Amino acid sequence: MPTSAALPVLDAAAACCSTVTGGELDAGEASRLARMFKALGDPARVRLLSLIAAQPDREACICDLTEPVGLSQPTVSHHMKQLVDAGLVVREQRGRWAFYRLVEDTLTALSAALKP
Amino acid sequence: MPTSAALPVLDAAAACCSTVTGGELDAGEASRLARMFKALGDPARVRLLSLIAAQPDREACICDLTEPVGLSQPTVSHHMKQLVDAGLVVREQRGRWAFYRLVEDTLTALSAALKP
DNA sequence: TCTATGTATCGACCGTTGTCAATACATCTG
DNA sequence: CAGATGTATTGACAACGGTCGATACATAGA
Repeated sequence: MPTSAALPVLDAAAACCSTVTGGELDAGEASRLARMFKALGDPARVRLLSLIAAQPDREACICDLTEPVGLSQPTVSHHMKQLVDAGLVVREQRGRWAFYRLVEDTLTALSAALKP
Repeated sequence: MPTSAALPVLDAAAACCSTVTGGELDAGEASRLARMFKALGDPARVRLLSLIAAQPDREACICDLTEPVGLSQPTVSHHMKQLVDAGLVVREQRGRWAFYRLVEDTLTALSAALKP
């Protein structure tokens, strides 16, 4: 039973229509976008996302990620939490393992927000 | 005489082909992408970009931006420097004014990097 | 129930970052 | 040249963020 995140602070729908280049954004829209971009603003997190995407079934547990990214387990866990909170990734507990998958809708929304 | 930036740390070409979801990124590619996303990771900077895009001729000077964004002139200048260094914006000195324009290639590259 | 294992949280350290006031720099105009 | 004006830099401060070791929590298995 996927518990998922306690509070998925952001969801894709919330930012589905805002674009950076489409005209003046109000403070709220700007904050929502910035919050997601901030989650992408760390090399370790970008790598983590790419590692998940590179897995055969496009999901990974912490144990798959710690070694390739070269960081301690607590640090990886911390980064994954950031990504979950930003809505870029979902967490699913399966047995002892926590599996993470990309949220394609969020990626699509962010991609669209940057289209000139 | 457009002096442009002293050192445009990043250019669009450098990140033109990396995608977050296309497979494992090495440390260098991840860092380049993260550096640009980090520049987008602040609400003030997202708003600044949208304000520039909203101007009639898609360019703005600091004086156009300070009031709508509600920050001091030095702070706005600081944020614009970040955006220039990230390659998201170019600076052109015209008389006493510094005009900023979006770099569409960088936006396009970032947008493409997020496409699922 | 006890143990092993995978993950999350805590506490601490320290470099980074956003912000402003003050000031320096650059450029136009008398 | 002198003053005005737009922008950048400096210095300071508080808040934030990435990192790790130690430890707590959760789940599976014996």
